[in-house]
Amino acid sequence: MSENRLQEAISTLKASGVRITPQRHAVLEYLLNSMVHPTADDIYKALEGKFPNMSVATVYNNLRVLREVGLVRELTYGDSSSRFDCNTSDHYHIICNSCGKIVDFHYPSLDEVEALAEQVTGFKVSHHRMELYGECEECQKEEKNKQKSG
Amino acid sequence: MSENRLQEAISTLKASGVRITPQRHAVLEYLLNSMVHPTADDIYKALEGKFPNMSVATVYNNLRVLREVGLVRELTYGDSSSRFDCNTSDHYHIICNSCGKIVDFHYPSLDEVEALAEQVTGFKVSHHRMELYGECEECQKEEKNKQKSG
DNA sequence: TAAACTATTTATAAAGATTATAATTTAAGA
DNA sequence: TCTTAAATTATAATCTTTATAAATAGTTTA
Repeated sequence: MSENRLQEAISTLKASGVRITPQRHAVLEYLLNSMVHPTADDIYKALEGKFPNMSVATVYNNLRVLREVGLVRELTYGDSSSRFDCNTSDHYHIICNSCGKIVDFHYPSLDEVEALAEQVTGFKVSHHRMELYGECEECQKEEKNKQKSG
Repeated sequence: MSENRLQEAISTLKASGVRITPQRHAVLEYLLNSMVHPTADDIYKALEGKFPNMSVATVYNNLRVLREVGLVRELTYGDSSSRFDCNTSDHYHIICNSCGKIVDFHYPSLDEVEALAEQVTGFKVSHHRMELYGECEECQKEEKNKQKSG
């Protein structure tokens, strides 16, 4: 089925000088055939039949490698702490890639996106969430100063 | 300054039958005066001067109570695992509130939102991320079946 | 094909965020 | 003031992810 994508992915890995181990091959193949955006633990459990001695660390290592090569995207939910916000009105957040600062940002509600999503996916949408990422003014200034002095 | 908001919030708590303890009062006050969307640990550290014996659990308990009453929103980043996705093209995700299933969803890039955000906040935006939440078709059906049989 | 080099895997422990438990304390109404 | 249920504290446990060091195994080169 996705044999082509698998071969392409392996070529990409080889071109990046990444070794093709059986475990790595299996993680990649599993991800390519999966439609459900599995967690690291999902993958670990799915492969433990074939690789009874495989360590969780191996799954994480391979996911990191695949991400670095650009073959896999990570949807982070578990890499930092929850944030708490007293502003309970609808708004979005813009987050600085450098210093982590979170700033509120208002924009008219994207009802249109919700409506289209309902049509396409059959979901009954309750709400949505959006975060913008970038570099805040302060960090931009610091960046410029570094370039000057450096 | 935000003395009014504090009094309002306390009224809301009392109306919900929630006790006003010194620790709870402090957490609430800190959140109302904070503009940076603090983590639970931020709050814990900020209050340990005033309450040297306070437990982290107290902070978490109070944040949960404040959330349940609707005074606080939680931006979850740390409540579940990362998800991994082989589809590295731009797309959004729609997530089922009941079963947790994640489905890809395509929509024209929201360049307009990014442009406005740059103007308003001064950030240099690199990318954005959006998730829609709702109930998938399967879970909607199950819900209907329950209502019939129940 | 064998040897060598180094990336990868494994096993284990550690870190960090959050929740659970049980005993003690305390807010708020009678 | 007394009472009672709720809240707090201290502690341990859970869960995800990362770090470390020793063992293993891909890949290149002779």
